[in-house]
Amino acid sequence: MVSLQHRAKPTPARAAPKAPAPATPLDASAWVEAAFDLLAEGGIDAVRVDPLAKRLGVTRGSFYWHFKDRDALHKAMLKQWRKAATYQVGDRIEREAADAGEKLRRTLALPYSGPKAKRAAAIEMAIRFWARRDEEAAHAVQLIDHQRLLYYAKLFAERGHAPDAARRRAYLFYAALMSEAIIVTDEQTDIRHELADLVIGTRDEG
Amino acid sequence: MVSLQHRAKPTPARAAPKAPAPATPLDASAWVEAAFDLLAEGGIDAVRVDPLAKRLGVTRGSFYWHFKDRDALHKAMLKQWRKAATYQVGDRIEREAADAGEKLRRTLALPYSGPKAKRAAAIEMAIRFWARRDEEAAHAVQLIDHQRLLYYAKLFAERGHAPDAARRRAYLFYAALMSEAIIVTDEQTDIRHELADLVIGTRDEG
DNA sequence: GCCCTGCCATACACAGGTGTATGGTGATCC
DNA sequence: GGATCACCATACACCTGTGTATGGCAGGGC
Repeated sequence: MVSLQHRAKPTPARAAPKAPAPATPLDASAWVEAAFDLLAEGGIDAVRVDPLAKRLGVTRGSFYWHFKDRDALHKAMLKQWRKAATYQVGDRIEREAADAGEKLRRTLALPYSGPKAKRAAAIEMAIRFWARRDEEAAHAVQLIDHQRLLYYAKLFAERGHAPDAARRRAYLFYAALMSEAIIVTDEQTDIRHELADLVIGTRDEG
Repeated sequence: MVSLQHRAKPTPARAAPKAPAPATPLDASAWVEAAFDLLAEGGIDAVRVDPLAKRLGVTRGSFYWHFKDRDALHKAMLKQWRKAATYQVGDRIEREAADAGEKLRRTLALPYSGPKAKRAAAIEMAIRFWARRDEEAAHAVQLIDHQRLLYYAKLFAERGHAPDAARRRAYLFYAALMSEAIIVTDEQTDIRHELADLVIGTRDEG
């Protein structure tokens, strides 16, 4: 068994992460997806070519085919994140809920549980920490935050708040949403679901 | 000039960071302090012995005198953080403000400006991201959060809120406080100082 | 004046990561 | 059925970091 085949076995080597079975060839988006896993686990500095290649079951040769260098991957990740984050804002919920109050309430109820949400939260944190030293990352974060705050403010405005009050409410709402990725409560001191009324408000006070 | 002195020049090599002139010998706390700088800049993985030594103007030989290994430094950092964070909660403000409302208001007004606050915020974020994969870091964060939430809840209780409502308010207050380290507003869309009334509340709403 | 101890430098072996150069596959087109 | 191309493996030179072993300087006790 000198094993000089093109690759030992076509798929099972890459079956570890979650790739169903895309024949054999990898595209750039597969690298980006795996890169987000590493980002969530160890921050932007953990997004390294070598571990990435090992996780995908290939060698660095593949990476440097799809990307010029590590920085190119980082840029691709930012682009992908902006796209996904933009998409996420009021798309699914926008269809599933009718009035603004319900939309806000369901947005606040979304996260925290499930490994998928934890991954997303970790990515958010990692990118925001990354943004402290990277210009482009900072720019992306700023755009996303602005966009989300605008959207939430719109919802609060629909609920009858004056523009200024709506913007304040939106910020507080966003802060409460984000805090779930940061503040650690001891599991059964779970206040989150009781928080909706306080943040969203049952009556106006703008 | 074969230069076989003990160290080329006693102090100026270490004058870069901010050490005034502590003669020559370094103690463990000096390493920990510098480690927090690296932590704030690049996360826990950036806290490496070599860059740390270079920043302090010494070699790794010094480090391995004061610490067994890298992990020992990490533990020392956690210990120091817990100590400082514990100290910080309602010490300065506890003396400078009289009633609970004023204490909360001044707490919310504290951060964000100044490089010292930015450093502290970065450290908070870095430790919380670190806590996602490190047991001890997670434990430290949990303790600190619990302690802070208790303190804030006490203040809200002093303002006449019922225990449950006080805990909810405390969480929201803490979330608003933390959010300043995460959410990026475009500098002149600064809502923070207008946020106090909304978070702290000018009237009760149980 | 010696010895011991606190503090640090130096050198070494090793691991892991980057980027480049180059070669080797399978599939495809024609 | 030979040429071409997309995709990946392999090998190389280089750099940065870890931990260990050891040596060396300084200063204080005595």
